[in-house]
Amino acid sequence: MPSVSTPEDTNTSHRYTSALAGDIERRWQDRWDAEGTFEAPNPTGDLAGDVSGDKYFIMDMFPYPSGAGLHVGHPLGYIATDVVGRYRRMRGDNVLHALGYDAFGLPAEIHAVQTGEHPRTNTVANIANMRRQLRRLGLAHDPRRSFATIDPDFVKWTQWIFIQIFESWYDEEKGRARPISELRAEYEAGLRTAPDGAVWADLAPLERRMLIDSVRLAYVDESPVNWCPGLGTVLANEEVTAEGRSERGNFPVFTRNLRQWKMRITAYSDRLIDDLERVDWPESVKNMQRNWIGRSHGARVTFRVESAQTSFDVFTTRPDTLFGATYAVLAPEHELVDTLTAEAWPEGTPRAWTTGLETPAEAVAAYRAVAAAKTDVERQAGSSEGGKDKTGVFTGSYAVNPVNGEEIPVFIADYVLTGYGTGAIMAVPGGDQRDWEFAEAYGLPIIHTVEPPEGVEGAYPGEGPAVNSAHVTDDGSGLDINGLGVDDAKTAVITWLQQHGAGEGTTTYRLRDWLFSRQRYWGEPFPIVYDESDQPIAVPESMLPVDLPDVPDYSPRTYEPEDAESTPEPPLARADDWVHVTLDLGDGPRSYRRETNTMPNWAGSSWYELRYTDPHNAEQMAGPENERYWLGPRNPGETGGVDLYVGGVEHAVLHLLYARFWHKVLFDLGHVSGEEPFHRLFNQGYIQAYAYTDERGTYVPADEVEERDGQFFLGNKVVNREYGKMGKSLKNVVTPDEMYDAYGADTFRVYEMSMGPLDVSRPWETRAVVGSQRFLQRVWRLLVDEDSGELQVDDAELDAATLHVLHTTIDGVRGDMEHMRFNTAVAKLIELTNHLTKVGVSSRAAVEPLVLMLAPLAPHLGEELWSRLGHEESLIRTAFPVADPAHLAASSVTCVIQVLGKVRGKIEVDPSIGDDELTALALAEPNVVRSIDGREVRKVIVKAPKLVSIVV
RNA sequence: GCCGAGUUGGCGGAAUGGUAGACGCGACGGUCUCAAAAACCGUUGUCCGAAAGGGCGUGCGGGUUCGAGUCCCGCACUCGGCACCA
Repeated sequence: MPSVSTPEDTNTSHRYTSALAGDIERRWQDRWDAEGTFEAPNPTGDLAGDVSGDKYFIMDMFPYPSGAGLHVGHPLGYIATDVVGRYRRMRGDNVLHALGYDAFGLPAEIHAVQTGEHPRTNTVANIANMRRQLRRLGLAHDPRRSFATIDPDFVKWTQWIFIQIFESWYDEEKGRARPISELRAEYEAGLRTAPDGAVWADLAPLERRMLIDSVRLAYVDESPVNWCPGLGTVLANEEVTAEGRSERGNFPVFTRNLRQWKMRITAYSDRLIDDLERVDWPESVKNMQRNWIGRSHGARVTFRVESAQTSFDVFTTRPDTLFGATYAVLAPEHELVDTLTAEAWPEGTPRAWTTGLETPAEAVAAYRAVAAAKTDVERQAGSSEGGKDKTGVFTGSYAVNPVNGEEIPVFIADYVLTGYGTGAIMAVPGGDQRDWEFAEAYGLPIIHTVEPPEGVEGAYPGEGPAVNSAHVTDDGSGLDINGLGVDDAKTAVITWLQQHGAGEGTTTYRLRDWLFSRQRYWGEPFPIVYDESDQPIAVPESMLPVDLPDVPDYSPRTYEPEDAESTPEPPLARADDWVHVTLDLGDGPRSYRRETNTMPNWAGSSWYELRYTDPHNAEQMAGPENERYWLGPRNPGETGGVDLYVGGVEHAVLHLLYARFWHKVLFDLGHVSGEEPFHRLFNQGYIQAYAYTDERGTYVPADEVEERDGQFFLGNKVVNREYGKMGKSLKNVVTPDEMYDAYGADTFRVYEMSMGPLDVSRPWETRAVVGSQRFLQRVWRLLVDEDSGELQVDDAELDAATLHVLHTTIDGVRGDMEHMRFNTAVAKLIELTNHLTKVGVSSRAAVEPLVLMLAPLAPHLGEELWSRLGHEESLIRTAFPVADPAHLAASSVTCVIQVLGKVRGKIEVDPSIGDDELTALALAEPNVVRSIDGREVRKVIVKAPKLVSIVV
């Protein structure tokens, strides 16, 4: 493809070239800045102003300021939200639209490690560069509301929110978070006893603290976490791929027991799922979140093991199949495995169950050793597809199936996972594929408890009447569910279990608590210190923000990516002077030790929507009146939240889940007025690009590749085409700066908006951009004489045809704007422009609406033409044109005549034509007569005035 | 395996159950020019035909309907998410 170029040598000196566009664009950008055109007033505070009209809060997923700069894909969403914002202003709304920077993160830290330069220096420089690139796009942002998450007064409130979360607990009874102070008060008043029955008054001070600490929404806990030696930090579940690698960097991740900070997001599982019904989000994202939280309803069933005088609970979603449970399986790591391991193999134990070893203890130990040596990925490997090689070993114990008293063998097997449900299952080979495979391998009985349909072999997990599911006892306490459907059978079994103390209905979740600490330098420090008892204490608000110390070395200790045995070591731990502090926390100066982990870079993005509403507030994260105005629910029962949030789908379960969680905690604690941060979410697609490799597989510069006869050449060498991301290493990056230079920002904006629907990904094609430039040039030419530069607009009245085209365009473009169908809006504006050009109309009555409709898409050109039309004020608050219904009806319409569903003729008719008259005209049309060919007309369907369908 | 989205000219894409392919790119032809570029005008799904007109066409196979890209049933493929989750 040829490199970007545009003709600058023209015969006419006032043509809309990229140079002229550039002049116009820079001039208007300066004027907008100088006049504060896009400043959005607040109800109160330093940004207070007139807040008449509806409010409309638009947000983009804010960017990480990468040093690589922008490519043409990055601004797609920003342009779209800008068009929406400009359109809403023309509708009279008070529009809040600003852009901040998500500026903590790994690349700056890596850069710092490599160069020794403080990450802040590099980050600030990157932000400046990005601001410059984006300013040139002409985005209608309120510059007063921009911030970066690394700004000390932003960090202060991030830390403040952390403290609110730390200082609260989840009251299951009330279904909301409450301050720890209230819990402590209830304990002190004797209104509450500890879960283990302990009485507050009897507890030692440290015991009291540990009791409280154990229920905090932000807590320190030793548990299995994702340790990524290659990154030198632990990661949240959401940051680990299904393949067990880090989402960032693709390094291996290992499970390690480590003491780390977590957030009790699981307390909100139900609300996070249920409230998805109340927001206007893409169904796909809602589904991903539901999937990730993974709520499943079922039952907990208790199985007695008489020989060991104990019992274990299993979780099942299919209590109706309990009669088909022919064995039970514990995860190898289950805490009862040792207890359940028998002294000796029972009489007649099959050899396959013992792995040939002398005692259950040996067999169990051997199996556990093998399982422990495998990574999670290895344990799953080879099992999912076709589900072969299920392995396990018999514990030597039997458990009692509560519904029928049958003794069933208890196995351990690594196809049962520790982290889900109770870590133990009842195995129903008749209804579960995995259990079926295990039963086949170990010769265990198989009982179908749901009648499988004719011809179904193997495990049958579907609907059907229960069979083999009855146990009749003399005293009438037995259970009989034969014949019941799955749902009724479930209910019946759960009721029976509850009555007999053998289980209950329950719900489990896949979601785990959010691992919140990272062993990095470039993140928010925790506002936490430890005293001599090693329990965490929140730093008082007056001491916020806790700043990062300067350190000689920014890197965490990193390791070989495969070094699973390594241990995380945060860089802040090396800043001795910072770690050890003397503070007065109310009982005189004492020594404390600071928390040396930092927050993940999701912290800032979990609440930044709030800061846009009141960005300079020094007293609060956001003043309540401003927060409520922009984010509060407008009607009772609504969730509130940003009116339109646009960004990529990659944050479906990361940022969007975390932000919802924080917002709900803040709502519970009374700090925000709405239950959801983002009312409407829109996922824009990606702009992708072709990349080319030569015969060695090396990427070659995409802009030097030419297409000939369906093949791609670099010079005279054939190269291979790939399709995917735009990136430096792929040598296919096209930058906005190149587009500004070659076409101007308005052309670039119009092209991006006209490429296709906003939510669909599509390939970038530089050579097609010229089409948008030609369009803007035609608009320019309608109003401006290219030779003289003079305005050439008259006040002539519009002819009927032009009025019709104009008003259908207005009507259509308005609808398209409302629904963010910018591609079709542009197409309609092109059609109007082409019509005006063709009929030679440059009347003010036509071109003024055209300019106004074009302005959200090509704002600089819009302003320039509007100003040349004699208007002194910016058009930003000029009303968007409204169609006159009188001109929407055409003076004549084309009526299509179908014979047997095929189009056989077209006639021009009056729009008000009656059915009878139209039928007569249709039946007289020569080609229609020929098609009917003398056959009997059996039926005529008339949809006047557009269609007549004749059945013969 | 489960869940979700999708499949329309050479390309990006349009189409409240009613003229499939709007608009744009590219290609072809023309105007202007010594020439070229730019700009402008025209043609452009495909096959048959001199034309009029006709056949075939929205991943594949069925169905509903006067009429299906659109609705229903089944299938294939592509992309995304989840996955030994009980």
